[in-house]
Amino acid sequence: MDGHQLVALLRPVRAGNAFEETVERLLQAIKLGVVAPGDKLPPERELAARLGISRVTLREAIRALQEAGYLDVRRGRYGGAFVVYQPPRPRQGDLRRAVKQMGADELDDALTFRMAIECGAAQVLAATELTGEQRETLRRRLAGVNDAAPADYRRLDTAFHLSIAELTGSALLASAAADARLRVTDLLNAIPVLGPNIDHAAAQHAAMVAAILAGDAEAARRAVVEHLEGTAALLRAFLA
Amino acid sequence: MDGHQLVALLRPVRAGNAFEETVERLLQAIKLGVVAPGDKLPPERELAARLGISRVTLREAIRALQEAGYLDVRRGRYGGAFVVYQPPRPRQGDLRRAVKQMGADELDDALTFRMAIECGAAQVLAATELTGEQRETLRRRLAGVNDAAPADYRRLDTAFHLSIAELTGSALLASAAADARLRVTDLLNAIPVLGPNIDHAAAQHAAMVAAILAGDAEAARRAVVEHLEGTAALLRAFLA
DNA sequence: GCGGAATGGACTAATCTCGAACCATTGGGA
DNA sequence: TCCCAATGGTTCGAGATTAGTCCATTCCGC
Repeated sequence: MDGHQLVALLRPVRAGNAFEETVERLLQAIKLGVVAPGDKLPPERELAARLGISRVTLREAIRALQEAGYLDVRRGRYGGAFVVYQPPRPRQGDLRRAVKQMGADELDDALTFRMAIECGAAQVLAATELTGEQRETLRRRLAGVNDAAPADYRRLDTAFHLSIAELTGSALLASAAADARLRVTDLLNAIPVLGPNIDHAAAQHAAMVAAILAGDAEAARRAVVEHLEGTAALLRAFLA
Repeated sequence: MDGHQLVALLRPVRAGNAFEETVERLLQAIKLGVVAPGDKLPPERELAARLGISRVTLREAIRALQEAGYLDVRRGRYGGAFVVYQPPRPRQGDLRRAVKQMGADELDDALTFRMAIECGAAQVLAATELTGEQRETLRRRLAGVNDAAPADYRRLDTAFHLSIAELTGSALLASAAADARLRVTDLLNAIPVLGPNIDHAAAQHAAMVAAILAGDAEAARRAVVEHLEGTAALLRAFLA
């Protein structure tokens, strides 16, 4: 086997120290809207256990996010770490800046990864016998995006996309999809949420759901490709 | 967003301690054949840097693998940690044992994940304009599996599959593909390498390559599904 | 009001992990 | 033959991380 494949396996065992990784993870949960503004994170003890780190380290991370203005921590019963961050409405130039900061290689990597994961997930789901409940969840998530207020749009769009991977029942796939999404969150958050774009997206989302519910993997692939290509082209255009 | 999606994001920040994770990673590289028997690992200093851990921790992991009989460590110039492990020829009952040890849920998760990743990668690659060199690499890897001696079969099969993800140019995707593969390595290694199976696999591999080179994403998907479904069905049958 | 439960806050001792420096062995080339 | 470069082997002090324990605050229900 050639040397290149070493790169994929002998990559870093850990991305940084536990504190930094934890801050990053929590920030992702907040920016992705997995914990919406007003919600609170799970209790420290539970969260530390879930993240596999000590409470001390978790608290350091929470404090950093509190000082950065993402969280409001309250003591006592019914206390907790409440999300106070609202994604700012993107301003002119934000997107160009975000894309340039990321760099062409990293952007390509992220977009390719996302395309592969979402195509794969949609097809696997299309090829699965879905229960009534699963169909219902998918339809509900689709309706959620369509009914979203502008401020909630990205959050519900994320929820819709992640649901597809989640519904396959594979935790690994759900994880990978979340990973793929968060690598482009900052970019997506910098794209203004405009009427025509939303209408396009809504039609494409509907096509994805229809293909999945119909069990048509090929149609699912085409719908995902069309949906993601639009965004990808938009982002790549800012590299120039 | 519902509570389920928290699971994907608030998963453990680190899988265990650095030592354990490192042992695991090296063992994967060995079992996957990314470093073939007789090869040596990169020098400790370089390897530690690549894995993002200290040399001390790396050496502990190497010593553990040496004591377990996977590595032979030699000092001096042209020394290094040489792989001495040869995957044992599977015996009757190994497969059933391996499948049972894994458990149904984990097996499903791994197989679903693998299906999604490999489908996605093959399709993305099919949709890409390939350079002559890339085409050549793909053909060479295919030939590699077909010409493999039985003892080398799994290693070259792995190399072929990983190449597809690697050729997309996305490090994230290559990583995910390696991850998907290693979650089923132990199982694949327990399947006897028999003539008829190899012939089937060879035809399916050829179909995958043909579809990718032809730029036909739909055909690529079908070829991958057919190839992976066979193995998946075989493995699931042992759950009973 | 009071007590208790659920939460965040703080401290400590033990352990893990790191970076850096230095030692030991080997083999090729001057 | 001797030196040097490339490798593994060893040690140490500093800092990160952990598990465990106990304290402080808040608010619901009695």
